Amino acid sequence: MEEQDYLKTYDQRAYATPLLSVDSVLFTYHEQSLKVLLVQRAKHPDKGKWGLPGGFIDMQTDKTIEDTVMRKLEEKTGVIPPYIEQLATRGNAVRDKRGWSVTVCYTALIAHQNCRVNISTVSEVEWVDSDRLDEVDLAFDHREIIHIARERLRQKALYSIVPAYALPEKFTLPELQHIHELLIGKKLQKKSFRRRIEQADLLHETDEKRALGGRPATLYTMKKSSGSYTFIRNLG
Amino acid sequence: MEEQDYLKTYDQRAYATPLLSVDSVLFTYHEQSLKVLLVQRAKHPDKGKWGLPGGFIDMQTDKTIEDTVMRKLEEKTGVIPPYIEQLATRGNAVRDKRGWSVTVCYTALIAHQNCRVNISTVSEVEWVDSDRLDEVDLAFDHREIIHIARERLRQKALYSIVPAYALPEKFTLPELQHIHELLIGKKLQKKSFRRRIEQADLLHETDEKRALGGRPATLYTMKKSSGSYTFIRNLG
DNA sequence: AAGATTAGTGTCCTTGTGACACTATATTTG
DNA sequence: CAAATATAGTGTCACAAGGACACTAATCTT
Repeated sequence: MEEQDYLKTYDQRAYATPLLSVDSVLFTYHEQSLKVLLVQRAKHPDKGKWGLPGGFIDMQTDKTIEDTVMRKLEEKTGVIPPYIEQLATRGNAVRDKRGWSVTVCYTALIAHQNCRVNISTVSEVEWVDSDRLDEVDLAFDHREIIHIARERLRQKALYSIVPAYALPEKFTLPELQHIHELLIGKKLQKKSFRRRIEQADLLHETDEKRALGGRPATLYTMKKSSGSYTFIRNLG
Repeated sequence: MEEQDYLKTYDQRAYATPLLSVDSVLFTYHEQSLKVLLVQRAKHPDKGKWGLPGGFIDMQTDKTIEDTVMRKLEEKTGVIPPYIEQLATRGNAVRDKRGWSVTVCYTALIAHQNCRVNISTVSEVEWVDSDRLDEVDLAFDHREIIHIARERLRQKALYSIVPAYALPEKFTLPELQHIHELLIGKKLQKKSFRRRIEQADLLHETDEKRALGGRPATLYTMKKSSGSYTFIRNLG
């Protein structure tokens, strides 16, 4: 059993391997604006600066990279976001003071109300308005990562309804249109937007309506099977 | 200097980290079909099976992950492909017998004539027809990775001219249309295809023509700045 | 009750693109 | 050498997607 012998004597440490972590850019929609979840770093390097929720793979408990991502996000928000998608992997010799490091980055979306961040008195986790990231001292290359995530989400807003995962289970079309407008960076035509949504046939119209000083808007929910974890499982 | 102390005493080995490698799905167009570069594995695990060109990061010589990708591809083909793009990162506890492993995957395109694979007598590197991969014994999860790469390239064929990087510097529109048809899996309307190309304004018409038993086709080249390494640098 | 405010629709017009017949320029063949 | 064949490339119609924008609808405010 040549192979068996090989497995026995193999020493993983023989290969010098870069530090490997995961990071998530978790977006939500709250108070008319797009927000990103940031965590104040408790340890070196970049202690005190703000960074993305993430961490190292625990090879004992995690069976896939996505397990790590979900575990880390649950630690910060109390729940596993309904939308998680791999964004990109960045790695080089200089992004971390400690030397060569690699991070596998994810984009995630969640309804603001579903997070425990509000309730928790933990001051080291905070939703930051995505237009005010300039004012925040960010660790490592996290500013770039957030920028790439936002750009990718902008593309999604053009031809999908993925941004709906940043809204509560029931939401109105004007709400959905607004988050799309925030992402794309310009006003959209009501009629065109609604035509697209209708054609996609991914939303389910409920009987309920919600009013805010005018004609009440119909509430919609996402139809089942229109996404969530299917994609992430494919990449596991 | 608290931080300095920290850096001094820091031991990277304190974090148990998965085995980390890169893999590339290198496509080309040759003899009317789409081909993928495969390498016969000389070592365990999966010795003797065919796999994607790739390997481990050399933290001494490589400054970014893309350095590793380019180095590994150059070892096999003699040149650095003109198109390289990050595809996805896969990692879990079971894809490699040795235990937890992570691979950062790339899609690359190159003109067949520009490779040294033909000339070299090295039998362990081979272009395999992408429709005949079923007949090949592939290592690890490389069959899945190739499938994901092909699917991504299919998407690109719908709205870009990225597949042109699998052709020689000068190529004809019927050639480009054919590789798009291979990728998409169905015949395209000549007129529609040419309209799209013209509107994109990414090709430069040369004076030369090439005939193969009918009216000669005009040769085109890609306009500068229409891609190549810009993207990969962004992700470095 | 009238105006303001927000939600949603009707309709025209432009643009992108599939379908397909047409023209153009080469090679092959009788 | 002329006609047939093969490949490249264009003209044009029809239909579908989407922008613009004025309209109707249903609530709240004063």
